[in-house]
Amino acid sequence: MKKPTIYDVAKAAGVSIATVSRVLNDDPAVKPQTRDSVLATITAIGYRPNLSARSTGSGRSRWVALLYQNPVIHYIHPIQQGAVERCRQDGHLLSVHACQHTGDALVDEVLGIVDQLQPRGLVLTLPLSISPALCEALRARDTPFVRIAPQGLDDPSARVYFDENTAAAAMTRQLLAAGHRRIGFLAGLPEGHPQPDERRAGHLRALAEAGIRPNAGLLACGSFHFEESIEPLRTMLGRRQRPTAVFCANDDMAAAALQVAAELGLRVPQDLSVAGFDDSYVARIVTPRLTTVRQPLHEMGWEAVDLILRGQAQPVMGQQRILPWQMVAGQSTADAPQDTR
Amino acid sequence: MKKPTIYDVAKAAGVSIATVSRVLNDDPAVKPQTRDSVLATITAIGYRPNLSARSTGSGRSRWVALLYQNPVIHYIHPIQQGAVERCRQDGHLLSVHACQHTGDALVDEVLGIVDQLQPRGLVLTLPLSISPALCEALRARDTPFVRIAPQGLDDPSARVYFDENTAAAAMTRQLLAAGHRRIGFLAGLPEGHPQPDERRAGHLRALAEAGIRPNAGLLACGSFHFEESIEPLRTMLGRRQRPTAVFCANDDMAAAALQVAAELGLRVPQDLSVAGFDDSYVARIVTPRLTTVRQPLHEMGWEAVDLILRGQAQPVMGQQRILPWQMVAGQSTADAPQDTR
DNA sequence: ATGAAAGCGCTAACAA
DNA sequence: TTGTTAGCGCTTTCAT
Repeated sequence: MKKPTIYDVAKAAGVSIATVSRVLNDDPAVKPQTRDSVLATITAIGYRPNLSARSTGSGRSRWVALLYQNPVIHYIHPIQQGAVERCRQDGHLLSVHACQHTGDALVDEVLGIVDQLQPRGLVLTLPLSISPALCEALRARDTPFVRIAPQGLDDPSARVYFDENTAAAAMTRQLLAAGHRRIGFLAGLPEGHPQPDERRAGHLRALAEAGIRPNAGLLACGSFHFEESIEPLRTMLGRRQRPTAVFCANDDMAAAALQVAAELGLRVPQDLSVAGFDDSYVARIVTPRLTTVRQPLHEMGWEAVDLILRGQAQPVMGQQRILPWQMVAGQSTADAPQDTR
Repeated sequence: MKKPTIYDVAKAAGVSIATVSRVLNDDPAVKPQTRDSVLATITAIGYRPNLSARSTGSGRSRWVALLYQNPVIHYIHPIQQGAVERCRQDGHLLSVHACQHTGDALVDEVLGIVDQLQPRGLVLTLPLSISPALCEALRARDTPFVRIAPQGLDDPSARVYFDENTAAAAMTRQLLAAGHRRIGFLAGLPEGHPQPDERRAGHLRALAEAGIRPNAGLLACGSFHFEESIEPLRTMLGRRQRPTAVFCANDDMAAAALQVAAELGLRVPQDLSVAGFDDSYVARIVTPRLTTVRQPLHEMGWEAVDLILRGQAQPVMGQQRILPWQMVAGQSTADAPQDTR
């Protein structure tokens, strides 16, 4: 038998298709009795409205698009999970897009998604979320979007983030309190990146508070990726005056630090403390478990979609939501070795 | 200005909307000149066809749905990535669904997705892909689907998989060749699970070939999850006659073995060899890197969508694709300690 | 509170 | 090779 349509429901319930449509859309104007009767026949004949038809008919879709690029899997997946869950609450669906291009081609790619899909809104994850050109283009199209991003771009678009600067400073202060004085920092963004690096800034701020001048040999960049962090860490940890602690701007890079430490015969945390950032899955499965900062990724995905579905992600007047972070104690950090104090 | 429609293109190009539609759908019946002219005006006015309208108009959508449940992130993400990429090649979009229910409710949930979205096909990942009830229901609906699953279910639906049994046997043989005789095995599926556990079967087969009887104390289950593996591993590795090697049915559980080994003061691989399975991201970022078996997850996602888009995923006559696997050498395995041989 | 009917943007016979 | 026109399944005025 064919899939039932709204006509089948109407006929079976003895009402017009308009009434069925009203029930489907929770129109308060329908009499409770009618509603119940329609609802009953809907389940009875197993009717389920066709999404595409609803979209074309109403001019607005029930899609939310999640965009990412070159993803660090532990970053993107929890966000996606939170987004899917929030979508479901409102009967929306999530469409995921792995963007490939950069620059103008990226803008074009994203606008293509917008025009074809006509989603209720877009969730932009890093690094897409800090692209001024992209945000500009979406604003010009008047498309709702939420940026999951720490930096401001000083614009009125909706944003979900947490205070990375303060969180990073807290971690560095904790290492300082444990007696560490030579603390290496492995940044995610390369120095001179157009966007400010809040994690790095927080770290440096805490150092400055303690009266410690940054040492160029103790700063490196791993681009947030495990593999790319190996070499910079070999260099940093191989120095004669090596740091007694390394603070990595995400957990994947901290995992790399554990590997390099083992390679160099350094025990963690006795000889070297390693701190991560994000409290991703990685932090829990490496040995020793990482001391890190919990970034609420799942909630961020949830909140981002929430903003969209509540209509609070208008590009010219977007709301901002700031979420809490939290220190997570692992076994990868300890007091600095006595002789280095 | 409003988003241009097919009418705007037709008017600007001086043709009918039917012709524009034909160009959009690569109808070979259009004269090359006309096609070019239409294409030119399409880019000129920045027209992009509305997906929903195309779906309602044609009765078939341009969606592929990826279903998962309680996902092991490193398993699901590469599959999703491969699926997204294959979708894009044919102008399709991927919709992801985190299923929540089980039993009848699950079937209902999935049929809801099918009816609403009307996707070209579904990609079912583990553990959904081994649910007879679900496959049965989809077959009844005549919905194309591809199962990413090792087991046969002895049915005619499309499937993408690799030979887990042989791969697992190869890993065990390799451990045997290194002199190990007491080899622990941490299974993903609990004993007595309705579906056959190919990895476990392969391991036992290799043991039998070597004339070794399975030892109940050396078999445990971690349900493919890191956390759930900790306790069973503590028990297994804490025995007086502990194994000299553990083979875990996925990398996440092998990471747990590394943690438990450290906890018990066992050096890996000197005191204990640890082998994983999947060659997921986890295998590369733990210390030491895992010896494991490469499961081509990305390709599996790609192939699954390929089957759908080529129309080779009909539930009553689905094609099967078997992909190659490969041993991956890490630093987590070594020869058995001399005194145990 | 409900129904009739005109869209929504596109596809697909059927003609020409 | 192209245009005309009737759908697709739903939403949404506008009446009643």
